[in-house]
Amino acid sequence: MIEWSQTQIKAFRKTLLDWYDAHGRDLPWRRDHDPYHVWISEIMLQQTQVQTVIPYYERFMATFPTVEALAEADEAVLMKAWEGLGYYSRARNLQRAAKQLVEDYHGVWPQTVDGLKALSGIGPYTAGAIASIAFDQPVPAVDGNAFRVFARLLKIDADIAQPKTRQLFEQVISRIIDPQRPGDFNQAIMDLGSSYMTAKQPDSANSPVKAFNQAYLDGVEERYPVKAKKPRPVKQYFYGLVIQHDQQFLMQQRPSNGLLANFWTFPLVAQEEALKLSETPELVTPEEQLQLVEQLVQQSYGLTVHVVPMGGRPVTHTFTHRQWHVTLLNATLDKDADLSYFPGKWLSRDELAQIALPKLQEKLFNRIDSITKA
DNA sequence: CATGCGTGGCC
DNA sequence: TGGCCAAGCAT
Repeated sequence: MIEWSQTQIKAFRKTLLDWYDAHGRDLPWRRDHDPYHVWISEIMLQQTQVQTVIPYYERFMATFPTVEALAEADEAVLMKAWEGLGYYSRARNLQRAAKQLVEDYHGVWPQTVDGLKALSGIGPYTAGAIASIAFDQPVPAVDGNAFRVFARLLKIDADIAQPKTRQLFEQVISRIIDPQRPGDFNQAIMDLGSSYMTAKQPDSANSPVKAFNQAYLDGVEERYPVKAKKPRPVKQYFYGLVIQHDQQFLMQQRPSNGLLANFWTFPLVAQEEALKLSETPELVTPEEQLQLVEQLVQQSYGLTVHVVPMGGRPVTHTFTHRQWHVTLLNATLDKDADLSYFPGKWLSRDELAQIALPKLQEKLFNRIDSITKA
């Protein structure tokens, strides 16, 4: 890692901000510095690309124009507005924080990093972003861009996958950030990280700060940032039960915590759970597995079903850490069946269209439609 | 501190 | 295709 002199720091600030003034992106949330606008955009932008966020942001602001509107929103309406963005706890934390702001803060925003971090869903990065952009606090906002940009500029060898590395970057950037224009400085770094100093195929030769990019100047840019690799998603196999009656589907509501919390999907049976019912799981044939699925549904929910494969390849969906393979089964259920022990209910397509559904469920419906049509 | 948590895009 | 990345946070 190298260190800059005070002269170099001042030259870097001017070069960066001159470039930002001339070439910074015109984004919907940059029309003003309203903390509500900054906040919503920053939460949406977590682990999500700008191009994806723009239409969501526009619709969100039209639906929930103020903190008060968000605080009072129907949760189902809120989730529908977030549908497809992923990481749905972001939306739930958003409303939790809106209620905190209205009820505990009487609508007055905390303006410091520590004050902002007390709000649900606001961590060190988002607190720094709001504090600097909305309240002109000279604090860093260290996201993936800042990690990547400064790792290359200064040849910082610390592993950015390690949580403690954040402290190092915050200290380094705190000395470099322009105290006169901290919000613009932080946003300029992000624009730089998403244009010239990208993760893959950077274009540092044409970057406005190439003279400050020590990794590039030394011809070792591809070594930075240093980042430990993550384990690949674990494959998991499920049966998805398609149970229809009177133009309705029997849908299951997922638990209130964990993956796709509270979302509605077809009843899903983990293949592993079904195999546990056999004393010799390694010898179970595909036909016998279907019987085990029927047994498991009977044991778990007191429902008698008969299942038949719908055909086609399993529907696959990859999450950050899991890869699901869902085999659809056409299931028939006694229409007088007692659903008291089943965590779900009958829903029509119209009703399903009104609520937020995860992408996985959308894929499952698409598969059914393609089979039905064929 | 390590792990869990969605989705889309790119090569 | 699989692997990696994209304006992270809660627990």
